[in-house]
Amino acid sequence: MSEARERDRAATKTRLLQAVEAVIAEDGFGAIGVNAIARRAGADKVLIYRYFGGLAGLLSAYAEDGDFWWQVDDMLAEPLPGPHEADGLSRCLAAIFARHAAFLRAHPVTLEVIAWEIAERNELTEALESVREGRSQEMMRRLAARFDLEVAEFLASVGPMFALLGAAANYLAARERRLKIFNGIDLQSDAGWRTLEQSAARMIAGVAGGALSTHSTD
Amino acid sequence: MSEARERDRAATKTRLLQAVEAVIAEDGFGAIGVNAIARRAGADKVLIYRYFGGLAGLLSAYAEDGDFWWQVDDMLAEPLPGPHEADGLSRCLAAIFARHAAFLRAHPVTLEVIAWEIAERNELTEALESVREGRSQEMMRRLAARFDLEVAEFLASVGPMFALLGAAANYLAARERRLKIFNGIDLQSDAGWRTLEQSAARMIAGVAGGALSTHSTD
DNA sequence: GCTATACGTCACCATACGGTGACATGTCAA
DNA sequence: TTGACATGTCACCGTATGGTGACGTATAGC
Repeated sequence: MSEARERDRAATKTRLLQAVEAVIAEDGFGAIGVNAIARRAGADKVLIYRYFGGLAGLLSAYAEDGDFWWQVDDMLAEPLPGPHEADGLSRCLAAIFARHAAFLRAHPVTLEVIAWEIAERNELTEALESVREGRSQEMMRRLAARFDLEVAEFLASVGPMFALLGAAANYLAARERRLKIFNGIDLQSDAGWRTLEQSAARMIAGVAGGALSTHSTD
Repeated sequence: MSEARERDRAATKTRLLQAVEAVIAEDGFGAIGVNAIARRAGADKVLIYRYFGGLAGLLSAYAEDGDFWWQVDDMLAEPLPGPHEADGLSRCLAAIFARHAAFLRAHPVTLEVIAWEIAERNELTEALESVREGRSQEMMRRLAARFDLEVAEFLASVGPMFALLGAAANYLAARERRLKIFNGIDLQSDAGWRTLEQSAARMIAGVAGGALSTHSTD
């Protein structure tokens, strides 16, 4: 006779939050819903309404304590090519692209959320979007400082490039879940991704070798 | 009293196929289903099963006569920088990227399907994937011929670059539906896209100015 | 004219969803 | 001890979905 579960609000809330993660990880964002989450948590769905005000509130809460996105420190962690090395800037940018791609491929829940963002806007996807936008901007500012370049100018040239390469990585990593070949590249193999990283590195070098590395006005 | 609709199988099939398009265009791929389509077509849903064997068959049929993707001829239409102009190859590749992006932004149903591909695999998305893969490969082969470059070598260097830039365009165009800013770029403005195209052009030029334009071994 | 078939309509099923009201029971304060 | 509140359980509602069987009725072939 259903064994009267322990009366512990905090623990139940935690179970619900963990259930969000579990459902996303195992069945994808399409499976998210009060019924599925409550079932997974072994709790009654009415508690989602009582404790979080509904599914939206639960997703918001999940978004707040989850870390779906890389930390700036991790992306800029040493060893990383610096301003005093040959082609330091372009090699540094290429390394960051590779780290970005590696992060995505290692975080399936993040990939699910990225896929979700494209299909729909909700509390979770909005939260991730704003976190990511903030981290990206901060990372670029710190990169500009690292290479002693003027921020506005750096943003103007590197920003669009990172937008393109970041978008490409997001797309390809999300598609890797279900698609093997994209434009002749094997997305589901490390070799395919190495090819992409090398190509990105060459494109970056072409730009950084030009306008960027000149230290411009100074 | 429900006015006994004309008995015309072919016309009904057409109405159902058009309803697929209408539902995708107006409510997105998430709204696709036998009920929604039948409702939109003004037909009974049982006819979807009778005439197409189910939703999957209907989507397959829709995929066959729909043209979701650009034609190679359109992407290579003149005027397009050629082998006898300065920086012909890199300007040509940049122009193709711009055309690709413009196509996407002008075809909302294609964007819906692209978004759909990321979330799910079905008859429709598989059909588009194979069409696109074929067209991309053919376009690259024809580009190699246009610039008198060896195909294998051309594919090895341009393929990954197009994979990255194409993926970026797909992602950003799909996100433009619901997201305004990505990495500081305004996706919902033509100015934002011009910025992206210029950045892509610079990255392409950096690569094409190196290994590519040397005509390599000949 | 008669009959078989094709076409379309309708009613219905089981299932799942989001959401709510009522109730039992444990805990803590007066 | 009594009463208020918090926690959890359960039954239920309306709605929507995918899917099927039964029923008309117009058309075509004999």
